[in-house]
Amino acid sequence: MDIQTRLKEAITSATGSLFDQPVENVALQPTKKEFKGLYTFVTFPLTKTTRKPPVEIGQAIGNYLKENTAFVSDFNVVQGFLNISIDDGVWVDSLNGILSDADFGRLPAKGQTVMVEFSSPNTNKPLHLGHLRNNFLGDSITRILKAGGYDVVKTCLVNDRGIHICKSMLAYEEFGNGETPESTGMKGDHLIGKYYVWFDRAYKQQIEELVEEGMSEEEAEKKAPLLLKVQEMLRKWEQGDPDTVALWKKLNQWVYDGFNETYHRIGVSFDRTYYESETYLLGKDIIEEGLEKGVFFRKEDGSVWIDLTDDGLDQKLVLRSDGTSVYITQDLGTTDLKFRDFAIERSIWVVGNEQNYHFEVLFAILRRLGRPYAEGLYHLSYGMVDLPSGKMKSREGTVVDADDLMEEMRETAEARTRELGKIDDFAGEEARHLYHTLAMGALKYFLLKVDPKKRMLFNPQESIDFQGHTGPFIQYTHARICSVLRKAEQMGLEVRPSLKPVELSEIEQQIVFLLSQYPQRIAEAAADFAPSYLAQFAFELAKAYNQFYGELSILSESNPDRQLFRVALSGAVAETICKAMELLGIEVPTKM
RNA sequence: GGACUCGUAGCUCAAUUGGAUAGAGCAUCUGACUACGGAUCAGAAGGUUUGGGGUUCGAAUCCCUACGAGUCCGCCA
Repeated sequence: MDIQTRLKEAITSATGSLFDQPVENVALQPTKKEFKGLYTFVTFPLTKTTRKPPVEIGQAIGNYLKENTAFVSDFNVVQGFLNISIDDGVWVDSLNGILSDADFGRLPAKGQTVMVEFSSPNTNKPLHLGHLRNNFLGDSITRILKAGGYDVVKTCLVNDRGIHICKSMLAYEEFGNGETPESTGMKGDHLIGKYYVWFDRAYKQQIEELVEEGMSEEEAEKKAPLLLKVQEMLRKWEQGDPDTVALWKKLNQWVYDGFNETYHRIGVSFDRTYYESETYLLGKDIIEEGLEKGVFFRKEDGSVWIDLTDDGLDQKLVLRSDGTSVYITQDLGTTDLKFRDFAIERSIWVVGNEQNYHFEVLFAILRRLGRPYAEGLYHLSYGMVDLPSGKMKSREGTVVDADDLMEEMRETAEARTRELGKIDDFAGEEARHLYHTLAMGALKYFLLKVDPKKRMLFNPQESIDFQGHTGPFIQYTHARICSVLRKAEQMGLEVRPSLKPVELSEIEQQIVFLLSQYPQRIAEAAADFAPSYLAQFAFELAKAYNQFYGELSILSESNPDRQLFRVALSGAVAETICKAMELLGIEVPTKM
């Protein structure tokens, strides 16, 4: 049993025997730096029931703990705060325990399977910075859930059809001149993105012309020849016209080839990919079901609605008057499909917060339809990524392209590394891999360290910073520890879980304390779907280690037991940094 | 018009979910011994947590209000 649990139980029995009112769910917090101790118990809440002043309660519990347990070495009370110090021997034992558990941090299996849908791109343009936040979050949360004891199914729903896809197709037909990714040397997704932009530009120009001829803007938007053409193309696609379908397949394949390259680069993969072209007709049977159950109602024009005003929402259309489905109809069908395809208990969508309302409605409908899985649905809603210049707008060309950005990061990593000249012995391939590792570490960490729910600012200058609260800082700490461990090995010092009790300095206690918190952090991150907790944890750990490294000698420590402890502590920190960063999808080098 | 989210050091973010004198990084300034990796460390400075009111032992956190920023409310996806 870990220290924290033992301490909580001891406090429960202390309050039980002292005040006859055992506190069941003891809440402990880490002691603030300026006070002595590592765990703090707040006694204010007990003043009412015990009718004693907070300081007296703290003193009483402190004394009880010191006398009745073997692991509380000291305590102090400041106002209503009982600060507890733990015996050094317990910390050494704790480190022994951590070292002997190869799976340290991995929580017991929950026997529950969770599906996570993320990435879900449109096949009409390349990925941008916003997609990267989505992909990194989705990828990281699946890793965290796995570490948290869940089985996970990663899925991606590709938006591969619809009017917006036809826009690039039409532009390609009109202006493409038979270009291909090979003939232009462009990545397929970028090539198609170019045509999407072309369409938009030409369409706007047509509107302008029509307006000049005296048409209202609203009408011009609907009557522009290009729009009529693209609508015609969508009709043909839906009717299965062979030429249209062939063009669609060819262009989409180019995009997929481009996406796969990017996915490979960012280290993201899926267990199952759904294509909207295969799922967009789903959900209509659910409309029938809902009408029969009285959950939906039909209006005079034939359209079908649901009234969600009781849930604080609006009336919502679920089927058009012409009998075709809308976005939410598809999602109803697709959600059913997911639960048919996989034996899952929960399903999570990683989707931006502009769709909060959509998901509220979706979940409310499924609850009313009585779906047994309805309580297990969750929208992992994340905030938008802003630029110093303001919002990213694809229409206005102010988006940051994912591939361009990664290339810049790679160049920065290479330049910085060469400047420092620490890896001159690396072979070409090895060096290239390191640049990639550092670039992705910087980028992923930058996007994951912020609470997913909050909108964030992407400052290009800060993102290529490799110092301070950054991925490369943590990677550096790991590489530095590895260097120490290599030397330790040469000296015949091994990291082994058979450490003898030694007196510890504060920073050493602090580090073991942090390490011992790791499993709990994973549990919290999994519960809140928050990779940022682990990003924060890895940083705290790296920072503490660097402080330790600066204050104390490791290899030149004269006391052999202490020397061995410090080597082992270093080993455990390196291992835990590596694991925590892995949960963010970030690799850590052994040399950099 | 209606619903929701957010506002913390010059900048970017934390704050264990209501706990102590609100913490980190960047930027600025000062310092680090022939020592295990200086992409590091130690220190200084920086705050009326947007303003105002309330709830209580205790509020950045909960409630009300004003101001400011954003998102959604399509027979679009």
